[in-house]
Amino acid sequence: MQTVDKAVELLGYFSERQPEFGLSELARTVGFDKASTRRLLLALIKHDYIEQNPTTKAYRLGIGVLRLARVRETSTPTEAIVNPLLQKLVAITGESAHFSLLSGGRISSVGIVESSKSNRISFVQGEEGAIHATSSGIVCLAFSSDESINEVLKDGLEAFTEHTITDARQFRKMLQAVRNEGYHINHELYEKDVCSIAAPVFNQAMRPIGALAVAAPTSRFGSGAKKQILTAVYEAAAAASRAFGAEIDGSKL
Amino acid sequence: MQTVDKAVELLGYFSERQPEFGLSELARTVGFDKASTRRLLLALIKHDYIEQNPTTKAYRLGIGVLRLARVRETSTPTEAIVNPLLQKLVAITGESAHFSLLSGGRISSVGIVESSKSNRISFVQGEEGAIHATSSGIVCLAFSSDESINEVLKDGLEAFTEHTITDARQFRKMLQAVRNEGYHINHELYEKDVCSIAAPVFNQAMRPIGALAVAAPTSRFGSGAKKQILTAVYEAAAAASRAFGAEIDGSKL
DNA sequence: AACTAATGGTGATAATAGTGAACCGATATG
DNA sequence: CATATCGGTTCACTATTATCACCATTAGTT
Repeated sequence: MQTVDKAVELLGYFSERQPEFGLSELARTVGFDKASTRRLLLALIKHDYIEQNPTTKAYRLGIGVLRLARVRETSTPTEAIVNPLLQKLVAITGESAHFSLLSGGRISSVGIVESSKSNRISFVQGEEGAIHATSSGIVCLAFSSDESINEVLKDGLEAFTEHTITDARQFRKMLQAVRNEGYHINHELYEKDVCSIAAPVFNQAMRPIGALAVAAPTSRFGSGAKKQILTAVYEAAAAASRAFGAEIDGSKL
Repeated sequence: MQTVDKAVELLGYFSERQPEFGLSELARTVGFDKASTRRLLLALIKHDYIEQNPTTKAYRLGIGVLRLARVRETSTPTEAIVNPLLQKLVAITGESAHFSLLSGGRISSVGIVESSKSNRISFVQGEEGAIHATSSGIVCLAFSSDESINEVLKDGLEAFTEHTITDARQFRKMLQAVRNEGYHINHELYEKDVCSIAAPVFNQAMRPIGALAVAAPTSRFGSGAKKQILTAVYEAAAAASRAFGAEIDGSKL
């Protein structure tokens, strides 16, 4: 089923940042041969999971994916579970909250509720973040398999700010801490003046499917606010996990 | 890439009506060997497009599909295009309107705006309809390839009401009429006392990706209402097609 | 309790599939 | 007008996948 792996890996490369690819471009980024890439694309096009712009020849995700999402959402609602939790997080903390999915070694936010404050952290729907520098990515990774962790490490840890952890040993140590504590507090690892707290959301199989997080400007991230956010995020994530069928023991806090 | 075809075909069997499958059950319905089915599922699970309920062992669509839909929706909005048109249709006609997707030989509604009248036609999000008996299915099929048409015909045309067209020749004739006129008026072909009018929505490649439709009880489906609905649906569908990049000539009406 | 018929899942060989370098025509870019 | 890209295709070479028989387990029946 390695062919399926490849097809599915292909789909994973389409993102908010790059929703369209030329054939050669896609083959290059994915690392497959042009001929193979084309064949995979044709197979996906046949089923409407990819479509091609007839004028630019560029490939992008097709309408088929909408049907899948609808079916999934109708049978096992995710937005319906997550959105109220996000609303509540914003109400309690006054800061922007978001839900990110871990899928195919990528982390991308799929639910966002923004703070009403004028100086707030804004996210873009579907935007991907560096898995090793965002609190959402870090908590997911901490509870993922060793392979997933090695996968991230092998490409090196890109520095986004002066605080980004780029040393593999130090990074593993941090993951261990996250595993023990069940959350992560991010102090400007990804972006200057942005702090965030995230806790993992598990599914029925106790795999981390994503994370709930609240982000705030550093200026509003005092120890009092931090505690409040931490408690709120942790409880929301536990509630989400329970809603997804995971069996979460009492608070670790 | 026949393996990819199979994997993708598998995904197509998950629906609103049946969102979960046991292994044997799925292998039977799809027509693959149990071992093959399992391997395909494993490949899809690896990438989060399928997940398994650890207690019941049942397979269902995974969270991965949500990411794809988000990416697609952010880069090439569909809901954002279709919803206002549906709202407008309801405002003009006073009846329920919906947008259905044609994907993998199935027709399923992905956008619904209901009439405010108490006696209205209600749809379920993601529900599939018979492609040969719903106006949405018929208009899509009319502009689809011969293979698609033959695919539908080869399984026979199930009768849902006394008006359902079950004769293949008669059905082809109807499709030809739809091709000429650009719409279809459905008089209780699918459900007693329910009439509807649908027009196809095309994408940039001029393939029918779905249909916009308005449905009403037969009692409110007089010739005056019919004309009004037809015009509104036809124009809305043309607008949608244009928004998707299709080049639609002036009104055929 | 023994029997039957499902279920989910697996492993080894027979049968079939996918891969990729080279190539084509077309369109830019210098 | 030479070079380099693009999207797309071909065919000799090579890998993968299908199938069937089988196992362990569960549920219902006699």
